[in-house]
Amino acid sequence: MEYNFTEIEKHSKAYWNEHKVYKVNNPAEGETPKPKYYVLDMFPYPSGAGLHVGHPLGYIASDIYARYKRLCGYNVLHPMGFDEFGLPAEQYAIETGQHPADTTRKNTQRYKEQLNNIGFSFDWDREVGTSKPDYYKWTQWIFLQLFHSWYNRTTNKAQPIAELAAIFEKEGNENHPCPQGDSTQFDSATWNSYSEKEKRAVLMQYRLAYQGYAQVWWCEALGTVLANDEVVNGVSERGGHPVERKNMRQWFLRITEYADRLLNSLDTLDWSDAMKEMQRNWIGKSMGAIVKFSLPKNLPPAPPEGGGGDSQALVGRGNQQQKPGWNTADPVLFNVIKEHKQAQKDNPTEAEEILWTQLRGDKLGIKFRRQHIIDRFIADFICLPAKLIIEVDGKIHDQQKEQDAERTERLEELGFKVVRFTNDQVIADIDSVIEEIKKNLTPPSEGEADAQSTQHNTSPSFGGGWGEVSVFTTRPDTIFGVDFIVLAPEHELVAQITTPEQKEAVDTYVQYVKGRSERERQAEVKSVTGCFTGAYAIHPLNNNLIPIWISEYVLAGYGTGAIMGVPSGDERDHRFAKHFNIPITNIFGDKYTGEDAYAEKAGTIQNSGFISGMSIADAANTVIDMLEKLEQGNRKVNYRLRDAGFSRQRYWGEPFPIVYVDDVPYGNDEEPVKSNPALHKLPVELPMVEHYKPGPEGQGPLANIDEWMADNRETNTMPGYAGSSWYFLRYMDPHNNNEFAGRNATDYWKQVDLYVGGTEHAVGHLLYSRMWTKALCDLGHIGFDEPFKKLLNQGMIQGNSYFVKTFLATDEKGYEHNFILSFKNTQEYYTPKEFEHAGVCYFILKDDTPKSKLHTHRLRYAHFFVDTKNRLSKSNFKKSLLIGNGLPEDNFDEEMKYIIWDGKTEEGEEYIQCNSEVEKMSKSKYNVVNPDDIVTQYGADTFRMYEMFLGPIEMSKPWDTKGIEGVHRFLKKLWRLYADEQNGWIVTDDAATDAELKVLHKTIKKITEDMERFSFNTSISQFMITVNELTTLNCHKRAILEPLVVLICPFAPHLAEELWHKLGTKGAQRDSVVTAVFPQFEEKYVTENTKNYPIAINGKPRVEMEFALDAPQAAIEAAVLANETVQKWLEGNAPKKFIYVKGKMINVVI
RNA sequence: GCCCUGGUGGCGGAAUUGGUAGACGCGCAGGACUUAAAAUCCUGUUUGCUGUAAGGCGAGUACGGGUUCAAUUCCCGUCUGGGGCACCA
Repeated sequence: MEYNFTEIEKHSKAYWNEHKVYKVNNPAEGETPKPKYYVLDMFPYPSGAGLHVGHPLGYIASDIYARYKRLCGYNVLHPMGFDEFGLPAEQYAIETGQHPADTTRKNTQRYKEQLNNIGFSFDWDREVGTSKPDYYKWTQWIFLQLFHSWYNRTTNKAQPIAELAAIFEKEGNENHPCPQGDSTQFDSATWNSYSEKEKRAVLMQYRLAYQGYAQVWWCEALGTVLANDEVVNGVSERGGHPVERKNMRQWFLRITEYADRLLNSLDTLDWSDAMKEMQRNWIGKSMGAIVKFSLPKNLPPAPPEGGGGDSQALVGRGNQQQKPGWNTADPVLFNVIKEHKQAQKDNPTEAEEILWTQLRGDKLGIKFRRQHIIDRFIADFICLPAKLIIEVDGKIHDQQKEQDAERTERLEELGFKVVRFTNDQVIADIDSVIEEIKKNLTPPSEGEADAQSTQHNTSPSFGGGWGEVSVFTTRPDTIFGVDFIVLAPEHELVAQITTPEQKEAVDTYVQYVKGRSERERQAEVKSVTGCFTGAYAIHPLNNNLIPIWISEYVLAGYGTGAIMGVPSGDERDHRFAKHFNIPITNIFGDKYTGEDAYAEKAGTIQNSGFISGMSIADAANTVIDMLEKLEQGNRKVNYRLRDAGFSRQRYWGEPFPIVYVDDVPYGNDEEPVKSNPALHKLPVELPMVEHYKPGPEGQGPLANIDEWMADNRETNTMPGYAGSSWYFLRYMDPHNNNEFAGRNATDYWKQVDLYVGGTEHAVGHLLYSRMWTKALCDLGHIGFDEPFKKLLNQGMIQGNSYFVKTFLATDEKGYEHNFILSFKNTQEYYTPKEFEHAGVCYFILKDDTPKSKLHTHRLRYAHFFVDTKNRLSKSNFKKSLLIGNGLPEDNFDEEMKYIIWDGKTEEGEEYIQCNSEVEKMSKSKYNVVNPDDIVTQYGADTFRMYEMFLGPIEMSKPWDTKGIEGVHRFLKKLWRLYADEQNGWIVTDDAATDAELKVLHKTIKKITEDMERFSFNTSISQFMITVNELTTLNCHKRAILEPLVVLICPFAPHLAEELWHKLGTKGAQRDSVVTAVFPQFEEKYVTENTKNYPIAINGKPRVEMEFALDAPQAAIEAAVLANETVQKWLEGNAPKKFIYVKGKMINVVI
């Protein structure tokens, strides 16, 4: 009776199926629930290529753990399903005309078969498939919940949008500014005056799933929009096609509102640091400040030719020299006045307060400031863009009419219009005062946001409007080191501020940037380009003139699309200043050498007005406080994270449950759509289409369906990550027709306790799932807000790719043949020696053969074996060598080149030398190892154990079929403890000896510990040791071997099941080993009372001595020192020190 | 460039809290059984020197320093593989 794995695995699988041993039940009502454990794998996308040996690595690990937890008494949920929507199936459909649903069904079927071969404990009754209508019905439903919600920053959670509308009715949006930029403000009266369409346009800017116009990655070749993480190095991740920016109306998820929560709750998760760090980087929180630089209405005269080169006179630092007549404040008096100014601002009169409430926050559609210094005066209120000053005079001004007149005159000289009101006027009749002010305002510039526009925040929102430029900085402490301002070339201010003299140069530069593909821009990241606009801005703290440049190194999409250039403190700015000869202000004293920027955040700030001498942290805070007082800036947190694009112009995805009425999108569960039963229904089923080509104007294929268009349905579909963002919830209650998952089920199973998958989803799937979970939690649909408690990342199993070199040559008859190059020793090239028509043996090159004629061919892994020296030899390689020729995958078999090698080479040489490389397994590299083949040859148990034995689960490692023999031998050896060829079943009921029990319990201890830290490779080592020891002890006792079956069951379930039943008492049926109880470790079997101590001299082990563990140290010391070897080393001297670590070792220092 | 991870025999890897470095397996070499092969079993296998041998002495966990009775493990510096991000202000 030898180990016949084929039969055994057939039996065990049949038993599992028949008895449905992997069925998992939710607790019934009234039942006291068992403790639960949820083990989940990242479900696969069923591609046409099938599974290779790399895929199951994580599944095996999770299966082992799931089985272990079950043996420990948990109710374990361990489901599997398929992520079925996605681009590859659609691409395949376009190429072959087959419906994606058909190919998906076929692929899924094949995946299931392959998975079942390996013997996983999945409960297939809970299988989900994201493309099944009864699944995506709930994907659509969740989308609607997001669509009907907004993020309340006060309560810090998602709430129904209806609640927001109610708030607007009462108080406008003062307390809930628009998350897409703070430009739009309205009060309740204004809100109530809006039409339905206008209201919905405003609400759209708050929804968690919203529509906006945005620059998105458009891939012409694929005819679709791609997500940020689907674009790699400027080309599409799949196919490597070029991509470009395009403005389209798109759906988005407002994941940015969750940025802080996504960041903070990372701390509560048991994920690897690398994984958390990736998410942190992706969210990219940076704390800093917005700084506003005013733009003077009357621009200073353009400096002479040479751009900023001559700007030194204007921006000279030390003496603060300035040209008269344009600035808002007298530089000499500034510091004196500003104290008064602040005092006045802090203590406004009643009238000032009243007026300010009417002017603040762009209420008149244009920005006003109060207590702003102009020349040597403090204007009560000022609108810089309109050059309008409003003065509110108290009684006191009656006595100083003269001064007032002089003041007015001076201000008018500077180009301001001055309007005066008395306190009484303002208090008595504010409305007419406002009317009067309005009359005096020159019309504001265009570019003001209006309520209709749905500006998405990936396009730059340049706060503050006209009259100033806002920059974001994380280093407000360096503000006195600002030597220039740089705008992104796409910045909307560029056109307005560019001087006539610079217009041509700027236009040329902007065109140049536009014409550069993303790829080019990334390729030469370090090159410095840019152009001076001719314009200057006013430094908010010292009123210096700062030249404004544009450059592509400033990104439109981040911050405000503008930066303050501090060359002494930032490398990029330094490069820029050097390149364009912009004078550099040193604010770091000796730390800045002039050679490189001093970018470290240590030391004190120098040469910086009132913050000189402060530490960087203090300076930053002081500057921000000052800017806030002056209303020239504010503290600001910025995130790199952008809202997630949620539209795809594709067919094979979830249709949106959205219908347009008068071009306004409505959820199909709200009026006026709801009343139409045909449109109201969920799911919105994916209709059949005639072809999968994009619709008109870049729309999805759904736009080609007349009926679909007639119903005014949304033509986009959802992206691949929609279905995978919540599938872990559906497993909990997969057949629920009334809810995505019942609250009973989600309250019981809660979070996934262990999630196993690759690192490639670090910022995509894992981030979106977290957001969906948080949103569903906020809205009260589930009771937890993080989906995956512990994350285990399995490494990749790589393939060995082998190459041979061939040479295409023509024979005497004019036929072309591929010749294999034969290398003897090193790469010597010879002339052809032998030739055979059918293909060839080998071909040896002359020295002068052009290298371009050499071809490198990948060898098809499955068809040969090489030895350790990468030699393909005659004995392990029969007749034909199949060589892939870099042909497209699907044509591979037809056009494959056969090269026949008969083993004849130069004298004595019996092999072909191959080159090899370790790389990712993929069909196109011909290095794929199919698990089915391994299972056929060695059995699933061997396969499972070998994958685990390769090394730590999270490490990547190359597949090496040779090593599998060792694990297979081990299982055979294990089997021989139970049965052998001569005697058949040999298990006895004899009592176990102490030595045998010790082996068992040592094993239990080790396996339990290893299991808890997912160290499966060392578990298997332990099993090998155990079996070796039991073999040596000639142990065939049930008392030892039965617990051993349970121990190894998670790893080798087929074998364990078979042995378990054979061990059962004759005739009596017993339950599956899957439901057995994990053996308990008992200390008493392994306790030793002596220890064989290594005795080290000066740390070097020299000899071993055995002592009782409870022996007193003095006795041990005496015995050790008396030892012959120790005596020899002591050379008669007394030891300096004697170190005794109980149970560990002894060290004698001499 | 920044962040995260690694670097141990011919190979995959082990050493869990600072305590006998190289467990376990592969490969390789030699041997047993066999007409032969497969299968199975046994022995050896980090390295240098030394010894007939048992053994002895030394070096050694990428490299150079340090802390310690004791370092693969902790600290500092350098080199290097892998992964992620990348003009993010």
